[in-house]
Amino acid sequence: MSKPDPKPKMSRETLLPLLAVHVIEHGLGGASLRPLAKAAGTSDRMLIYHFGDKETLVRDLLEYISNVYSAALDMAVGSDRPKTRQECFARILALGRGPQMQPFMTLWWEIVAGSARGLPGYKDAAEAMMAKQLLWLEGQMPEDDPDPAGGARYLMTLMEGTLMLGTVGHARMAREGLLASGLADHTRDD
Amino acid sequence: MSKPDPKPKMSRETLLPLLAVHVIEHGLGGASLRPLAKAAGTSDRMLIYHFGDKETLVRDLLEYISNVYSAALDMAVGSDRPKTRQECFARILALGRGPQMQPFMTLWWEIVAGSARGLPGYKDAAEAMMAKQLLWLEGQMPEDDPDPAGGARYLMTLMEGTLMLGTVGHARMAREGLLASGLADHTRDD
DNA sequence: CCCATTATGTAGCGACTGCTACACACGCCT
DNA sequence: AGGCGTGTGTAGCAGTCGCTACATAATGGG
Repeated sequence: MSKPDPKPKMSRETLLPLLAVHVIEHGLGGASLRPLAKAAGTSDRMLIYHFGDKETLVRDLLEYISNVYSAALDMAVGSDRPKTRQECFARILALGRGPQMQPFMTLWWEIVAGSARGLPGYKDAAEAMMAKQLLWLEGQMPEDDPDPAGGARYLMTLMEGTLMLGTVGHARMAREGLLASGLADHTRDD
Repeated sequence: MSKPDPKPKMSRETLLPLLAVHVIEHGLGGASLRPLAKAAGTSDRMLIYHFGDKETLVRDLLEYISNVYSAALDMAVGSDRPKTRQECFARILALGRGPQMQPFMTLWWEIVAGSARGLPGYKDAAEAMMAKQLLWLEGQMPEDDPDPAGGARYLMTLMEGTLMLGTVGHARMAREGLLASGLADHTRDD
């Protein structure tokens, strides 16, 4: 007989990744203790035991997810730098629209909404993720760009607007706006 | 003795505005029937009676709010057209950042999040509101603009990105990006 | 006037919420 | 060996969720 699970003694650290995959799939707002616990192979009882209460669980989870996001960005640095801002913009846009990124984007808008509502922990996570992404984008700007810092901020703003319009079903509108901006977007996905 | 409330016989139409103010204040995600009913001066029992179930209530409510938003935009058309894209952009940005607009923006991000999650009714409302706002912005573009349609889409994208960065605490980053874009933003509020 | 439709109040259902009380099994230190 | 802190399971609490059954008022048409 196989004995695959000899109770491997869980902790905050071993729990967080399991909780994160459930949250990325099913969202954060409607997440309640018992489904979360089942996804992590425990009970609601133990989640409260490890985290104290749900609020700190959510806070820790958001912080963890934010760190995972940072690590994922570090993985995604291309060895070659893009030649133009257009190319740079196309890359980050493709990154945010990749199919494997979709569940995370869904969670991202929930984080933005929670941040706007002032829910505890949300704004910190959102700030950290945006800061990290800005840093990453600065490193991805063309080498000969006259203003890499300002340019990165400009591209970030434009990208977030583009992604948002995409999620509410106005990808076409965003694409036509980018055409008018000079940062043409030669992809099509709406 | 005063008899202020002689039971004025409610209906979907009289209920919706009352529900809307509660939702704009307290959000849509955590809204449950009993608080909603109390805000509208009824009981959960009657909300179900009038709307059938909660899902259609939310759907109708979102549609109503979207219409209110359209009407508010119609009210906000200035008699004079801006001279430049910069001026135009500054106007719509000021509109979205006005203090009386804040509760609505908070709700807006919830709608975006629900739209991304595929919640019933959310995407329709978001699409309608964005379409309306685009139409409104097209009418506000400078008369001599070489490409009013494309320019409006571009400004929309940029504005939504700017507003989002603002709500997650990166208004400074958005402002510096706008400076680099040429569409300078001479306000300061972060 | 009577009756049928419409509108409303009361009470409650079963499911779920975050959280806790209690018991109990471990491994470690003296 | 004996205690003792750490981890875990079971059971349950009070509260909320969306929704419904049942009874009752109001109202208007024949």
